[in-house]
Amino acid sequence: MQFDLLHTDKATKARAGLLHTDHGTIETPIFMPVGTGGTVKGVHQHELRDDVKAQIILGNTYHLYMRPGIEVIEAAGGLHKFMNWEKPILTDSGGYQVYSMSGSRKITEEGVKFQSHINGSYHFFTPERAMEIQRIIGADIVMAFDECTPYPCDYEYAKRSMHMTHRWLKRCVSYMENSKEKYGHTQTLFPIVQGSVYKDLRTESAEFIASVGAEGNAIGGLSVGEPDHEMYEMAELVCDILPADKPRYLMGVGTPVNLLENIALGVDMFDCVMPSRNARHGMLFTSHGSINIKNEKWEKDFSPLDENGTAFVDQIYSKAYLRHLIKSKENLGIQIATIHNLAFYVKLMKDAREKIVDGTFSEWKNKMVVQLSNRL
RNA sequence: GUGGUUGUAGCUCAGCUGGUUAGAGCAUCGGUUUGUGGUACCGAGGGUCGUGGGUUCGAGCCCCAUCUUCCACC
Repeated sequence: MQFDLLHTDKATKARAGLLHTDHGTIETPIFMPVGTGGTVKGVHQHELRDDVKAQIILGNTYHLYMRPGIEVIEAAGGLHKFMNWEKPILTDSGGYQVYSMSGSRKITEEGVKFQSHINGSYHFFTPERAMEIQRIIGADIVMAFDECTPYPCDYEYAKRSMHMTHRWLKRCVSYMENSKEKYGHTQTLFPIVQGSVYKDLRTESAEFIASVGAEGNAIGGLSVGEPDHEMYEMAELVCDILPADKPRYLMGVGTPVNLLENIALGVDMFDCVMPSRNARHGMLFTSHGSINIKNEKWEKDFSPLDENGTAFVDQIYSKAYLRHLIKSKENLGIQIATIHNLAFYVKLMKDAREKIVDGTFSEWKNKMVVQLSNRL
């Protein structure tokens, strides 16, 4: 995998680059739609490619391991073939699921014992096991197995957890070095910076991660409930330490405003469930602000979903029609809303990239942040 | 016509032998959602208990009348 850094903004730390993988080249900054269980909920792969214009999507180790089961993915010849997606895939390691489904789990140096959310059965993930599963899934980018600390998190816990994540990283790296790709394409490991919201821990973690010399680096443990200013502070601090010639991936972020602010701090890659999950709940993101399509005010608004939108759904369906579909819990409503939101996020990144390249990112960003914060 | 049955929120219904501000589900209205368990979660508005009398300290509940729903029989 290779990263070409093409432009760095003069007024901010924003960057435009190209990330080359065996399944295609990704233009950064990039937003990666989340497709947890081998599907971006409610959207065809066909629409994902041609309408959303996704260049890379996420899969999830934990969920695919639970369903359909890793032997099915292996028999299918990997996730790309199984779900018929030829572009790049990134898989999260399951570290976040250990955090988000923390009801029943036990974390030790060796790994994590946890209970299935489906049938309660017990399972044990180690860094090695998480890598082995991701080898079988066949993602182009595989994430290190880490512990995502909650917010708030006391200093001592954050420190201990971070050091364990660092030790786990070494085990991930060595497993990857001693195992082969199963399907003939390159799989690149991204390590993850932790350290909660503590500057010294984040600094230590970023320096450690940078020393590993990976082809790309991730920032984890943010967007877990901390105020935006703390997220930005940590992201900036970490970006300044991580190598400039490698892509930086801020995991789990965020709102459209979060994306623009973090791009300005030097982040290149994002993923978030917000556009897809919120679409299912009737919240749409547009260039003029967010709207709750379920609100009564849209009942007889027959204007297009988003007159500035680039997805076909934006022009051919009205707000009133989508409101009707979402309120009626029709599948088509979820499909239309999800395509819209994902296309909006992807387009926002494309616009940001153009502004970075032509040198007008800073002014454009400031204007957009105001617009995007509106509630319509 | 006679006997029985029914009437409580927009809809479908709970309300035990009469006892605080009459509840639920759905619907309506609003909000939340950040490396996706959950088309989910949280909250709000909405009822002169068919109507009119009566008994009682107190009636959605008991009594009378009347209207209404459905059923059976003539």
